[in-house]
Amino acid sequence: MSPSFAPLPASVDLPAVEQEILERWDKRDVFRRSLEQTAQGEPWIFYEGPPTANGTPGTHHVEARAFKDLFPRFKTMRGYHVPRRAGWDCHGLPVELAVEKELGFTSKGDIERYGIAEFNAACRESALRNVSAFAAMTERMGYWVDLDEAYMTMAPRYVESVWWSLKTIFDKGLLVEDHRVTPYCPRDETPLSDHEVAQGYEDDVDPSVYVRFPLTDGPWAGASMLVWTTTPWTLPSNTAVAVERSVVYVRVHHDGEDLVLAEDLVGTVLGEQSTVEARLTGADLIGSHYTRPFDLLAADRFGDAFRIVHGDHVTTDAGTGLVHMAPAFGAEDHLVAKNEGLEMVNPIGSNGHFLADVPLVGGMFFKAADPTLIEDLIARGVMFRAESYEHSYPHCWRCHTPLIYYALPSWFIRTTAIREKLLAENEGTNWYPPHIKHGRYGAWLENNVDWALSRKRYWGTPLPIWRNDADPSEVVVVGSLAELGQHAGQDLTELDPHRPYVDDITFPAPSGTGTMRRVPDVIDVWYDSGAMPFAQWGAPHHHEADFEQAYPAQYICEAIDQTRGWFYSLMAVGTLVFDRSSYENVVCLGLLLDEHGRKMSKHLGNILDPFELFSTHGADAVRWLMLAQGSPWVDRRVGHETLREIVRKVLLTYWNTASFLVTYANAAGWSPSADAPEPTHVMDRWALGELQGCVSEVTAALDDFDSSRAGRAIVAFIDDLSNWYVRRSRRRFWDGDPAALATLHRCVETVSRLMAPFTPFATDYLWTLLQGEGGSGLPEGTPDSVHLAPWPSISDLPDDDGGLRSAMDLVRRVVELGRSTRAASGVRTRQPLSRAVVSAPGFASLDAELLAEIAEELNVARVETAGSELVQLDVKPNYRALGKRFGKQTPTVADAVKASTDAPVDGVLTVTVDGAPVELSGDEIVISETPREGWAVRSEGGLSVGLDTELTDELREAGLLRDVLRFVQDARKRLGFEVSDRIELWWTAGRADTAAAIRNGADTLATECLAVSISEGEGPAELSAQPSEDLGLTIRARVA
RNA sequence: GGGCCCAUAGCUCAGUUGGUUAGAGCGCGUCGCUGAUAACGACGAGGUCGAUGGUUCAAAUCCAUCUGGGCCCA
Repeated sequence: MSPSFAPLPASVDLPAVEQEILERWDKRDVFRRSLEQTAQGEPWIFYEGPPTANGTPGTHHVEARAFKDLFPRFKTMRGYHVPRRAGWDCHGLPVELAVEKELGFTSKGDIERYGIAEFNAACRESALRNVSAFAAMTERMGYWVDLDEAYMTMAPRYVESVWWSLKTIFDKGLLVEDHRVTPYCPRDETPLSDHEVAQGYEDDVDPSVYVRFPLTDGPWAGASMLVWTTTPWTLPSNTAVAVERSVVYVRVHHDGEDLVLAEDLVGTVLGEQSTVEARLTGADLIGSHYTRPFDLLAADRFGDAFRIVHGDHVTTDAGTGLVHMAPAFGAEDHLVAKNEGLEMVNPIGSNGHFLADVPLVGGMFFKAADPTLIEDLIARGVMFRAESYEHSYPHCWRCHTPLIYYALPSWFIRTTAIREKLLAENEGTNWYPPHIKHGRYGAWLENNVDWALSRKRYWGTPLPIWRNDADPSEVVVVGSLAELGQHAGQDLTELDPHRPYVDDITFPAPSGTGTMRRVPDVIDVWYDSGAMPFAQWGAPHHHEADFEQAYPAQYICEAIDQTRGWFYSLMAVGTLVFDRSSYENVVCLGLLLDEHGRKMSKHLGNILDPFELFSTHGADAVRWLMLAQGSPWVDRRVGHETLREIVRKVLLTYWNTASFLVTYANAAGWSPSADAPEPTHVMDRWALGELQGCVSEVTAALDDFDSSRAGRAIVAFIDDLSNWYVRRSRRRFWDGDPAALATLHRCVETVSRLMAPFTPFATDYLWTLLQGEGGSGLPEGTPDSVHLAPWPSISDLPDDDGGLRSAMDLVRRVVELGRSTRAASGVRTRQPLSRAVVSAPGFASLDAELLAEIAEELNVARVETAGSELVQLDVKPNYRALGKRFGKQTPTVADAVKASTDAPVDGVLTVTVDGAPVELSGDEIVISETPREGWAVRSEGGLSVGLDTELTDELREAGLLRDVLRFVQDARKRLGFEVSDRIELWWTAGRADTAAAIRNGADTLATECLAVSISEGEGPAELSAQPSEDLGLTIRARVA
């Protein structure tokens, strides 16, 4: 008969096991079957946020992917249907830049010369190349997601869906053309994305100037506003001065002139010696006119300008509270200008130089004009003060040229029009951690600005807008290639909807005159990913029903840097197109740091290669770190040391417990059966109670998306199981006790299912092995993978055995204290003692079985309740209870309790407080014991354990026998015997007491070390002699 | 400059609604235990719970300010 279980050595190569499991999943098609099996289940929809395929995967990608895998696996085991489709973000500047680097390009000119078709082909190739690296990482880490049907944002169907959605938005009147102030590199002549700007800040020394703006009318005509700016080059474009309505402004007399500025800033700007002559609020000043600092540009270009307006962005944190406005060069200025109907006057060309016809600074690079302008202001007496200061200013991250904020025509989605709707959708969204909802994300939504969609680039979804070259106001937005074909009068359904091919499609204007040509922009790559709920299906042109069924998602998960990225674009696109957000629950992860707490970056060279981590420690260990180590919401450190600890502490403890079970189950010929008897042994009942607690804790935690709480519960259980249940139950396993084997089997089997979503490899290996795979075989109807098994349910387990878990806690605390007592008394545990006495609340109610556990663990013959010979009663105050009753008097009462020398009578203690007797009872006092002298006693937290350390001859001999036994067991191990081998044993002893102990305890010795014979004498000479100097003993042994 | 988050032992992290001796693991030292374990147990060294102020009978916990770190944004 084959053993029930395949052999399971304690030592294991986890990465090798993972390879085996990967092959098995592939061969058995487990992922697909897990979806089929749940096909009738309630859908639980997950959306994969597409990683940008612009480089090789890093360890931080493993983090998000571990979470993307965990909850779908969990929900699948609970019977939900969780379709999972991979996706790849293929477009965008990151891809373009990677290709430019490969090709050695430095500017858009290089690309145009190379050819857009060729360049985009290279981008496509680059994206595909990196996709395969991501796919390999995805598979290796055990992230189950359908890679074969992955959506790609560059696929024609995907692009067509995006077009359709943009047309929908256009039809709602929310897609409009406008000017936008963007960060712009004047050397490369391109606008930059926010992401690029963020990595290009450099420290600069810039001017800091206070300029007089004399008021010509209004309440304070004649006085000069003090206006502060750090960009003198924008002063020729000055259009207005912004104030904040509610801020108090003052007119002060200073050095013979009248100046105007915010009251809060008088001290900072002018010092103490100035007299305030009048006060007004910003609202009173709005509408006043002033003389502008330069008239290098014709005044009529500005229209109704040079007046005071309101600006939300004005603060009194810095400057003067009077803000110079140059709408062509500042996003906020631009916004205010739009509301105020101010013109945008821009004297700077696209190359960053002042236009040649501008007096004084014509032809100068914008920043280089600062000194000239400052000099002129000083010469004309307009300058109040000129200083310089150091601050960080954005530079082009490629050529280090200072950026200019520059207004360019661009297409916008008017998200501000649906701001309230977005806020409402956010209210209905569950964020993990919750603070993101109204913090980082919500606060940002509140300040939503229109979505600048255009990119003056090449590799992206082309903006599907065709415009009449004869009449720019006539535009057609196209929702599909078929639609475009209809306009153009040809079949374009097979056209590649990318540049330059779509650029070539023109058609006569519907109005009759002119030709419709595509607006050359491509769109922001974030829009692509935000459109994935429908675009992954090609909906509505294809799979409309599939899309409907899978919208919105119940679950998405990314790292926190996606707050304004995908989390926003997904919610915004959904709300724009379908009037509702695309997701209900969103898990937002912290970032990964290296072992020293620094952010991982290629620049620092502290990137960890995920494949290397997988082959060194195993994907299970890396996943466990991501999912359960520390708080996923908070930044965390990743390093080899942590991973080694996880392997040892979590995975190997789990593995070895299973290995132990298999060893003894096979030795006993035991196999699991459905009709196992009800557990009766106290250890079994306890273990199953703990298991039940673990199942309910892990389930609740995962329902709440709290993987680390679930992980802690699992680790605690595994530790209890291995280091208490197994440790205390070893003898029953040696004896092949079916109840113990059944209990342990159940615990390991169940915890395997709980862990399966975390560590899918080791759990699958062990779970199927414990079902009989490789041994007696899987029973009919048993899934051939843990991932096809149902989630454990509490109702499958026996009821928590009333109070047993807390009773066992007490037992373990008593044992702990007993060991401590042993250590303090210097009597080692192997030496049996006659009795231990215990004093502890609740100890009296422990039943005999539990007392036996204590006795055995402490190696004493009896455990007794301590009387007054061991301890004296002590009364301590319980502050929590006293505080409720006595409030401010609490310390006084507490002192009275501590000072009390009386013992409580029937649990009631009477103390005198302020001359009056006060009765304390119940939980107001804590009765504890302190040990008396003369015993080996230790006390802690109200518990005391004492040991009777008197040694009789009998006890001494028993101790000696244990030493002999220990020595024989050691020898068995040295000689390489199997744990179940029966042996023949010969011995000679030079010490009389050792000899006596062996002679008197031969039966015990034989049973304990599985000896079929114990003979006094040298034994066969060919066997190696095993001597012990301490015991004066030499033995020989062989397998019987 | 703004918003948000974080700060507990050398390291990684727990710490429920505020309750008086702040815990665990790793690492280190000593001792012990071992018939699964790369284990396990006891003891020890190691903490002004980032700082200051406040609320309270009572603060690691609540509030304010500050410092340091991080992310996002200007």
